[in-house]
Amino acid sequence: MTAAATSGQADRDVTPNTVHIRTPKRRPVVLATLTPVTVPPISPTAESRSEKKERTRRAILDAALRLTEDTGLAGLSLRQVAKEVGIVPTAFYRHFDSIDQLGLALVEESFGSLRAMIRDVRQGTPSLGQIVDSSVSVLVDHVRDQHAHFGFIARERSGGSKVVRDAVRREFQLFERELATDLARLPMDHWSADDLRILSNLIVSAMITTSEEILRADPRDLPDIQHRARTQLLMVIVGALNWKSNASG
Amino acid sequence: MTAAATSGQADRDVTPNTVHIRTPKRRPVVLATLTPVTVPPISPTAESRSEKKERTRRAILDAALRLTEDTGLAGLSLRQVAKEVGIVPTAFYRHFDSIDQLGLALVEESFGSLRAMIRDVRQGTPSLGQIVDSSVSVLVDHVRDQHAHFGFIARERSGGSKVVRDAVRREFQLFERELATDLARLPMDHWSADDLRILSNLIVSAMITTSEEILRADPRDLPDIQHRARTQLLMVIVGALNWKSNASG
DNA sequence: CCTTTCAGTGAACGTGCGTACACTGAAACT
DNA sequence: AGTTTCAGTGTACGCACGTTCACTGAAAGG
Repeated sequence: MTAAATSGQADRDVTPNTVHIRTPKRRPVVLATLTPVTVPPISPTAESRSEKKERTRRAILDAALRLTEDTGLAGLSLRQVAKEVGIVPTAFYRHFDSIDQLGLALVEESFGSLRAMIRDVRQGTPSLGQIVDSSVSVLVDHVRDQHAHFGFIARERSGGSKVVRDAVRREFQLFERELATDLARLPMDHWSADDLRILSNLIVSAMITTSEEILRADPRDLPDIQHRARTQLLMVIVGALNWKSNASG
Repeated sequence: MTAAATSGQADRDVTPNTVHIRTPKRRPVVLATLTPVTVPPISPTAESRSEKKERTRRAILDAALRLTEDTGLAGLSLRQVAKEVGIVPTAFYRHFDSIDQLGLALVEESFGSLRAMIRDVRQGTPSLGQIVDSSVSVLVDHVRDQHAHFGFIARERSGGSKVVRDAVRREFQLFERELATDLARLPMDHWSADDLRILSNLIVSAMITTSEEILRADPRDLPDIQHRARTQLLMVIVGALNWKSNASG
């Protein structure tokens, strides 16, 4: 895909062929502003300057997310993004200082998705078996649903830019720590903080690999993957319980 | 038409400043060739044409391995590699059709390192606890030792080029399958092939994450990582044993 | 000895890249 | 109403890239 007919000439960069977000010719219909100043004219049709800027910013983020799917952030160029969004290359700088900064914004956003997933898992935590089941199915659903974000994380985790890579790493460590405190609430008698971290690190590892598999899997293989993830999670938990009681009674 | 030299100097690419591998002025001293033909003149100083080609090939592979450390294969250019090796860009094509082909060669080579590691682990397999200990310490040693290869795998596993990514994936699947047959030899009573695959998949996941951590870790954190890996591996194995006997005794 | 092979050369090409700079025109502010 | 702000424009630059092509000169081989 993404052919876009690169016509020769010189440095043209013409024909955005995607949505142009220039001002619509519609005039803003201000209803009845008794208060004369400082109140932004709220109206259904018009768009304030900052709203429009925000909209362009979003468009850039979305375009980047789409384009990195093929090449990774390393192979993403400012000009590509600009063309996809329908702005001139230099206008990019109105929103981000560099591609790296764009990457950091995407890291933040992507881990937002991940945190939303965790919130779903936390909703009521009955038996241990049910936790495992619901965790895995929530994981599968979210990864499919937010595949752009999860794919981005998977790619940039070991990707080209050091700043972005480090940002992803930091987020995962944070996440691992949160999981450890969650695990502490389960009935595991008197685990040390260290051991909890080790366990949650293992679980996060398995979760990452599972996510990567879900991302590239054919939809009809999903039940298999789900079954596997469920089994693995059980193995780990059961193992943790038994190992602990065996090793240090 | 349209010559239009962009600017004075234009396309220079001069000063390789690294080792030039042009022929040394030394003449090959052929000792006493009674057999007149087809036997390559073996002599300590001279280098046959194919030997020299092989040497350049190696230099290219090494240069690529070094350069991808910063940018990943995606950010690696033919010209960079050529400059690093000390040849002209076009000479690259004498050895590889494209950067992708170079990538595939590196995948093969890197998994060679991994297989060598496995061979080390297999050397005598006493008790289960010892297997875990030696496996982990061998892993840590090999990853530090062959960090270029392991780093390459880690990076390109989710990296830019689809061909390379798929090649890495295939190698890991192969590896996972081998581990499953290895596990079958351990005293785990009557596991199904499916369950063995699930278990080995989990172990490989943990191993990958551990390797990635070793790669970027400060050397003085290695004992911690080793301890963690050891604990995790034990958790998984103990868990697998107990889970199996519990679930489908 | 003469011919063929082929790793490496060197100039040239067209392209896409990041970035600088001066600009425009509508929204926002006073 | 007059001024300032600022998202987006358009041109131009120098640079690195992949790839082409005709070449060179030493090794290989008859």
